[in-house]
Amino acid sequence: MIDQYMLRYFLAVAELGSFGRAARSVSVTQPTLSAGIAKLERELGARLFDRDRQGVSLTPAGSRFLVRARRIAAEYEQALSEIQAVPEPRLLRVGVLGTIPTRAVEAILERHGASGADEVLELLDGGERELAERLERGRIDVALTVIRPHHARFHPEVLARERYMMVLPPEHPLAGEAQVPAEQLAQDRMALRRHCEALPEINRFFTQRGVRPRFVLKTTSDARVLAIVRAGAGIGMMPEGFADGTVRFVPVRDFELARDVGLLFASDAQVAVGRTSPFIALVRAHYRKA
Amino acid sequence: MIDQYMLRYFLAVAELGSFGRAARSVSVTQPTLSAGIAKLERELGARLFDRDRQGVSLTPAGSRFLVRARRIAAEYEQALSEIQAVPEPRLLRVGVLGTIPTRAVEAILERHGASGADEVLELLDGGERELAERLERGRIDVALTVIRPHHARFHPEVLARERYMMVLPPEHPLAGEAQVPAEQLAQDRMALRRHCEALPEINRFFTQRGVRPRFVLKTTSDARVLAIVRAGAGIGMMPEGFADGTVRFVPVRDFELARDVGLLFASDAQVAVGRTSPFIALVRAHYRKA
DNA sequence: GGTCGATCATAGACGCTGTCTATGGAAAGC
DNA sequence: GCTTTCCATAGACAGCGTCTATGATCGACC
Repeated sequence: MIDQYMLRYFLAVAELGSFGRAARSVSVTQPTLSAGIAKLERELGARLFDRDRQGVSLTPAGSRFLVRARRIAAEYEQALSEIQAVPEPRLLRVGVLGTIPTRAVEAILERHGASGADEVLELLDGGERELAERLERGRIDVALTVIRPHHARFHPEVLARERYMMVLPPEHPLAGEAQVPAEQLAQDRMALRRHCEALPEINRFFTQRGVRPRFVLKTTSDARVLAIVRAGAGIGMMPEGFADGTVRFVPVRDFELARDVGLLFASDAQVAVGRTSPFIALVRAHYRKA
Repeated sequence: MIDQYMLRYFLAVAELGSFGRAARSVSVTQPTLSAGIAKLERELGARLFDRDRQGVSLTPAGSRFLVRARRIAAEYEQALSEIQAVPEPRLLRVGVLGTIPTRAVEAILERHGASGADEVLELLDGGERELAERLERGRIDVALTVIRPHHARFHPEVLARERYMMVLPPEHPLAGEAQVPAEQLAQDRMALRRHCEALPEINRFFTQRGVRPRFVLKTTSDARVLAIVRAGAGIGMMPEGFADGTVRFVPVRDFELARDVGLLFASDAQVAVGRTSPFIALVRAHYRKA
């Protein structure tokens, strides 16, 4: 069985001349890609690449196979675009992760309305698992959410990497720092976002450093967290995407956790739709700017 | 992701006009095939078949896709045959299941030698698991063994279905019957093949009928079982492939257990080799005759 | 010449998904 | 009616593609 993923890996390596770079370009780890190429070579019964230092190069057999592989990939593309010749009435069902800043969604929707596109939207809020399930069942066409490794089947498109940062009121003594050590936050009281996907890791990080902050609020409302911080009643921990100028976002030293925000598509067909949808274009534009 | 298996299912349904028949032709169950087509239709965002009574038929979108699907399948074929243009020195490493009758292997090897083919063979005996593992690692090219559902990845090719039958000496009172009920064998003494892959099921069958035969021999040698039977010292239970004219093979009533004997290939490449190898041609011929 | 960095291969664990068996529902035939 | 013949659905299992962690090998650089 020569599965599609092997062709993808092969084309990437042939183009980039390196297993590592190819792995990054197809969003898998290097061992995964090595295994994929190894399996392809076993299936074909021929070595496709010469592994030298300073880059891998195609063997003669590899060159011949490259021609075929390109053609197969092209046929897949054509089959897809051909069958979606009639794009149907433009209804796009969009799942939006609850922890995507409301402000961002609002701004995109506003522009979408102003653009006068005849695209009808159905928006649906939900958690990570809920959105994945609805994508799976074809109940939504696309989701704006956090991208995880096991989302590979949904044709993930990462739009932005958002670090988790400390949220401080502008008048906080550390608000001007480039970064703050966890220990200096022991006195502050925290607004705790109970719905945060990174909550367990954040807790672990602080307890490992012996810091056990008191909380002033437990909530599932991001707006309320920002309100508390603005009022100077506490501090918070949020993805930088929530930055809005009224509060200060400061990285915590040695805390590298981030989330990848992006699009997931229900199917190949929806990926194709995504290339023409005005709404999705606006989503991309929003994150390119930010 | 439009994986290869979906294309295989689609082409089968398009050709045969029925999910059930298509499922049989690609060796999966009907629900599996239904799920595959459903997924393909989701991925493409279009219905490919109209499900009516008296047969399914292609939708317009399905017809268009059929053209592409055929082309992709053809490209796969060409890529494979092209890369194996140079077949290398003809060394074929063959794994043979221990419970394949020695007589059969012997006959095939004899004919192979007589044919004067310049194909060098390496034979290796082993159990089911051992052979599968060696195929997996590419240590053997092909295996003649029992085919199981989970061997799908080895491109299985079933050559014969062998029922398990009672082996009786020609002078046994039941040797002439078309079939014998288990209960009438309670008095006989059995030669028990300890290496038999079906031993647990055979035991279960007899004990469920309250028959608990005494054994006269426990062995891992099929030749010795046949010797015991020939000598009239006991009876045995073996796949019908062992029939050789010196003993009688009689089906046991209500005992339907059978094994599928056939070929497994290490990879796509070896399937291609299998199309030209004289040895494999002889194996196929042997089972077609029998 | 050791140490570091870069690159591809290997080992073990995890979890998605394609497969199975068992069952449901709906149309056609007797 | 009852049976037969389709395809669809539900739940369970297991294979394999993926990950992290580690090893092996070579070149570069004081």
